[in-house]
Amino acid sequence: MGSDTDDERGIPLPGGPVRGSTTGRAPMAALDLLGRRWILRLIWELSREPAGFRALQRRCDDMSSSVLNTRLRDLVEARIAIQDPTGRYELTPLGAHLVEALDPLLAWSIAWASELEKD
Amino acid sequence: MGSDTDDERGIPLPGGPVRGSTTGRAPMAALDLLGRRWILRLIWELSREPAGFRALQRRCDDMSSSVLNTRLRDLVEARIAIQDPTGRYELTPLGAHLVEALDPLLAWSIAWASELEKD
DNA sequence: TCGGCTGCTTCGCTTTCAGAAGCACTATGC
DNA sequence: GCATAGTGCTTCTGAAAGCGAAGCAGCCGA
Repeated sequence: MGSDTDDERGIPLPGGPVRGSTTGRAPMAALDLLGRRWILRLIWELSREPAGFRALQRRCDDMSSSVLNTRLRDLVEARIAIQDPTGRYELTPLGAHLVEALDPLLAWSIAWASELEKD
Repeated sequence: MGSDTDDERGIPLPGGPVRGSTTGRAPMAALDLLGRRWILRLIWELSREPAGFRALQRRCDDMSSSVLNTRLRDLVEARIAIQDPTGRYELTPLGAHLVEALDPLLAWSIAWASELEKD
């Protein structure tokens, strides 16, 4: 998957600068990370309210616990989420920033839905 | 893939139970669609320049042709992309709108990359 | 006619996901 | 004490998704 000479199958860090600066590479890495199953949904749910493992699983349509576990590791490794002392997961400032960047996308989805319903 | 009817196994259309409240379901459907592998990357590449099947495959890190095929069907079914008479794929106005909504996300990725490089 | 391009499909193999079950721990009630 | 129920998280096996080499038919310039 993507470019990884990193340790063990972690997040797609923008490693080797290709074709200039990180400006070209970072979007690829972000698109790869955010394209993983449940990741966007998970971020969205965390932005609505921090939650623990099982509560989060319930809110995500009862997604698989094994995948939830790896996705939470992904988010923590990517510094988008973090665990507070009680074990609850919440967004970092970086994660909150991402959610703001995600807002236009969710706004678009409304227009998209009404466009598709024209049949 | 049986592309006979709408939501057999195709796009996560917000064909919800309640017609009026697409406001809640649309983001979920969008997050599901956009969370599929290569979809975000594919949209991004198409926004940079329309392309045919093989050119698109090359630009997407030589992704699998079988997956490319199904993803292109997804995009066309979701009215995000369309094929011109010569066979090249390009974004619809709806797709172009999506790319605009994607812009803050790509901007965020730059900040994300520099944050991760602080190690 | 000949390559070399194109869009696209098929088919085995590998990776990822799904979902039930279970483990260790903690807080509560009896 | 002991059970019960909640938590975070792991482990397992079968199913689904992805991968990628190969191949097919059509087009186009040489």
